[in-house]
Amino acid sequence: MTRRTRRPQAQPTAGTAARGVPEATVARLPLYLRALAGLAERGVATVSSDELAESAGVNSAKLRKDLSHLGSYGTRGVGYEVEYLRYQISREIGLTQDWPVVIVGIGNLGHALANYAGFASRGFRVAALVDADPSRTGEDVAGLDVRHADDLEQLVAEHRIAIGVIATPARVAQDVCDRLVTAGVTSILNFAPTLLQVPDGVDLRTVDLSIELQILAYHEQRKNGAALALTPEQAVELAEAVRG
Amino acid sequence: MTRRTRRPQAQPTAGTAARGVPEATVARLPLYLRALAGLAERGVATVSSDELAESAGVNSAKLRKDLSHLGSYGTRGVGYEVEYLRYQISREIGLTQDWPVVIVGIGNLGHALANYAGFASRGFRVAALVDADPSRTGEDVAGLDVRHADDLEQLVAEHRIAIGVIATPARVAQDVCDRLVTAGVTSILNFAPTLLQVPDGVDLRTVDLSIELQILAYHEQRKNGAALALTPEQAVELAEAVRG
DNA sequence: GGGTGTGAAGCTATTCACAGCC
DNA sequence: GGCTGTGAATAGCTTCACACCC
Repeated sequence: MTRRTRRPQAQPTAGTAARGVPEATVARLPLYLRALAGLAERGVATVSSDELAESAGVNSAKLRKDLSHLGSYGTRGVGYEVEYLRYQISREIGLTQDWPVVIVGIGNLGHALANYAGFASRGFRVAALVDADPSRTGEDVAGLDVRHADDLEQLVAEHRIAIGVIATPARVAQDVCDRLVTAGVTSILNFAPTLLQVPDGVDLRTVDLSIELQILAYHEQRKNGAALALTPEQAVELAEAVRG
Repeated sequence: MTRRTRRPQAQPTAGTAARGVPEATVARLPLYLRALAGLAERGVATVSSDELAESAGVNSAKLRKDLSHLGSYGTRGVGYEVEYLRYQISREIGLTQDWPVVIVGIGNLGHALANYAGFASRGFRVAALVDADPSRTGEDVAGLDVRHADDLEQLVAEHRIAIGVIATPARVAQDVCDRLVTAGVTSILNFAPTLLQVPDGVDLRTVDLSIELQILAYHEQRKNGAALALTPEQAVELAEAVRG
């Protein structure tokens, strides 16, 4: 989904360990962070890879391999220090810095995103809200003035915004995307159910809510479909197996 | 993220071609469907794998391989008939049937989901809305009465709901999840940023909005970080490469 | 000629299993 | 003794390239 930024054969970046954390690992780091936050809250000071993996919902081999890409932050025979590992992962992801974000499109979803506590708690700061509907501008949402879409470029520059969130109808999403890119935004999270084109150097992730449901429906259908295609005896057997 | 349902060595399901479409393929079928819908709307009757792949944002080899898992729906030397392929994929995913859905938690996000047009247009019917806050029950959202959480089991049974959507705070998500499962729901789409436990036979997908942002932040940081670690000359070179 | 369907090759990710260190 | 970190083995996914059919 992410249009991978093409790069010249990456300068062997000096300094800390191997650059080049696998994409699959990057996608799981936030999971580990969430698990570590939970452990920290419960006052746990040290975890083994088994325990942490369980809290994160992955197996421990995968966890250890993932962490090994970041460096050697554990102690053999002991495990990982919760706060230390938490900091290291945060730093790796970049959450130790401030990320001002603009949300474009303040409909129901934009509202939800603007109020989403999970953003603020992870270094993401909703710095600006923008909507094309003049009747919406000036409205107070999550403690911010909704600004008119015309101000987009100015807001991006003013707040040094690098990340834009598109929560508009699909129809205008490409337009908004182009304007964000032109304004200097280099990472875009898109919730409009449409394919967006971005130039190299701009990262794009699209979350299509209906796609997630469709994937569930596929598996759901197979559960039922399988059952219907079976003899009653087989159906009972399957039901028992499924029930575990 | 999906807890894979463990099954007895799957009865070699009689009838149509090989069961067992790879998970990666399943996740892309909705993309093809979306692309085909766009083409159909523009009156296109036939597409080649090259054209369809472009509309869906994948390469054509992948598209052809994906489609080959469903059957042989194209014509050599010609391409695919848009409406026919669209129907076949819809059927494969299960969108030709009705999927009543319950949404639990009618905050900002629940509101957004209840009103999301992308659901209805794909066979998903929001059949019930549920919230634990008594002051919310009775409220009209998207043409439905919000019902109290106490009615959850009854609503699931009444509407034969197989898919539940959790849009509650993380704190209560496991509770809601357990109740959905007990009530008979076998597919769950979770928007609460927490790890949920479900028994075998229940499919779970979790969408964590902040995780998507974190992944973007990681890459964003590397763009800047790399630039900062370089000499000015290298930075210029990198900037040019990035710009393409 | 043109474009699908598909074996084979290549690549990425996951899992295994154990050496090495505490 | 216990648990991390990691090579080696395996599994899964993507891409190539072309036989085959329209």
